[in-house]
Amino acid sequence: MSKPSSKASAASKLLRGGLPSVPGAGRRAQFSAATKRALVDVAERLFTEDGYTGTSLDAIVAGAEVTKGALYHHFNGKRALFEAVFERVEGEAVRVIQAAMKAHRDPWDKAVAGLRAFVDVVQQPGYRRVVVQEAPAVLGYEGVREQEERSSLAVVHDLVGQLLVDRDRPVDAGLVATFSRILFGALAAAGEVVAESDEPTDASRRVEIAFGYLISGMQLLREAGVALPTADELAEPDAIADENAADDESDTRG
Amino acid sequence: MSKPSSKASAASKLLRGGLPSVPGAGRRAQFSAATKRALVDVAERLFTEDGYTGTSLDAIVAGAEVTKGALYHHFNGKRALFEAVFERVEGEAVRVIQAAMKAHRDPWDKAVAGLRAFVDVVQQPGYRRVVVQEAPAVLGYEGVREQEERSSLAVVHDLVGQLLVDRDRPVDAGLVATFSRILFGALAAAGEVVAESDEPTDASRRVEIAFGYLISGMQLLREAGVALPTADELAEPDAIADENAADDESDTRG
DNA sequence: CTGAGTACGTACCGTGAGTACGTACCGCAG
DNA sequence: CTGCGGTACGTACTCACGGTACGTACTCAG
Repeated sequence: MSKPSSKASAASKLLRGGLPSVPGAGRRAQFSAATKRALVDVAERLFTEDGYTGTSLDAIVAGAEVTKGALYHHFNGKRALFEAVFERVEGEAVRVIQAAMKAHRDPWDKAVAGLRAFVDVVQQPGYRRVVVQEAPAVLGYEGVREQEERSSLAVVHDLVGQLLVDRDRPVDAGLVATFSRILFGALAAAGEVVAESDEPTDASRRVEIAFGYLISGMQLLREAGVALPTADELAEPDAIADENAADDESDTRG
Repeated sequence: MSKPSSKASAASKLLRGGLPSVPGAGRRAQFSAATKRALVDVAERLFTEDGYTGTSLDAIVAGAEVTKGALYHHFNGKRALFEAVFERVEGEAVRVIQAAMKAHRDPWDKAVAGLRAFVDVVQQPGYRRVVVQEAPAVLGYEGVREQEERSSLAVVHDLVGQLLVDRDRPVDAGLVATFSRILFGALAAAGEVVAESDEPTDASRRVEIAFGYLISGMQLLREAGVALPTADELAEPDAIADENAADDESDTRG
């Protein structure tokens, strides 16, 4: 605790931080990072192929050509290794999606581009297996949410905020968050549909049409002057009755 | 295979089936069913509390006051036991939801009632943990889908079919299926939002408003004459361009 | 009453996650 | 260059847990 070891580690950090222009600085650290990367690489492959419980640490360390000693030196255990894989896969997915959205400036165009990119991403076996299928059971729903909240869900949240926000109408923030999560779930399901389909092209078109239908409806509502309630309106029950009026109209129709 | 044992089991089945008015018939079989139920009961509790890998078979058999011999007599293994728990939880959920929808006849009212019931169901820890969180990793995404396809997803599918179908307009069946899956994913996410929230009442209202917004948009589209493409229209690219026209309008707006 | 079959109980094995400890190597003070 | 502290591993072991093989008591038809 009170040992000067902390001083030494701080010195090494300063060294690496202070000499970024010398790539040869810290050969030791570079080798270390290489084995760590190798472990994550192999783990990502095996977790994707055989799932979490389906892959043994022995298989991972064998693939990375190291031993369990190395693994437990870099990670606290199997969960931690999986988490590292998860973060990598998730991060890469967000990068791809954001890149696809960057090409557009109109929020609705961004939405469509993001939708397509997301559907593509979910088709990748790594994302499907690690993030969608295994992560909830391994890291728990809470842990997955925390990660997604500052990555893929954040992207959706920003987008939904841009879509729903009205100039002089501060839509309830909680409602925007709820909408984002719902849309996120819808997106994940859409991706699953495409990923499972034996004809991804047709499936993608169906997905885009379905989302286009939903989005068109939202646009129509907006043009018709039907807006989501603000935080103030949410507090008073009148706002909800007002909102439900749209539903009740259909009763007279059928 | 060719042994007369099959004859005996058939006889016992005939016995139980032919004498339903005598509850004492087959005391042996009744005890057997009781222990099986006890195993599923305890397993459901422990799986819900500690997850799949978090609960050992020893804990389950201890809770049911039997031994592993009994467990492996009734189930092929841990997975099979989990599957039995899964089917029970899922079946119960469907029962509740269908009961809630039965009270209404208008499809839109049914939708709202089903939505509320589903949101309630997903709040239950058993459904959350077993069906939503653990099942994909344990049974695989395929297995879960097969189960849901003939239970909760089927309910949504029927409902969506009623909502989207036009009198003389046979909307593409694949599109209805896609829509159902997307909505199902949205519902699951909505349930999660409510389940995680520390103020479920407010969260439920937000969820209902969000879905109400989406549904209202769909109703408006329908009233405006915008319909989903039929199977024929889906085949020719013109139909898609026609459908996307609704999106492109917004480009001129912003 | 008796043999066959069921419904368990008991004892054991293999696998795999995690741990304790040894060690070789690097980088630095002297 | 030379000990020396610390890092980056390797090795050997433990223990929990899923699964299996086999023994046994009880039941029930004939």
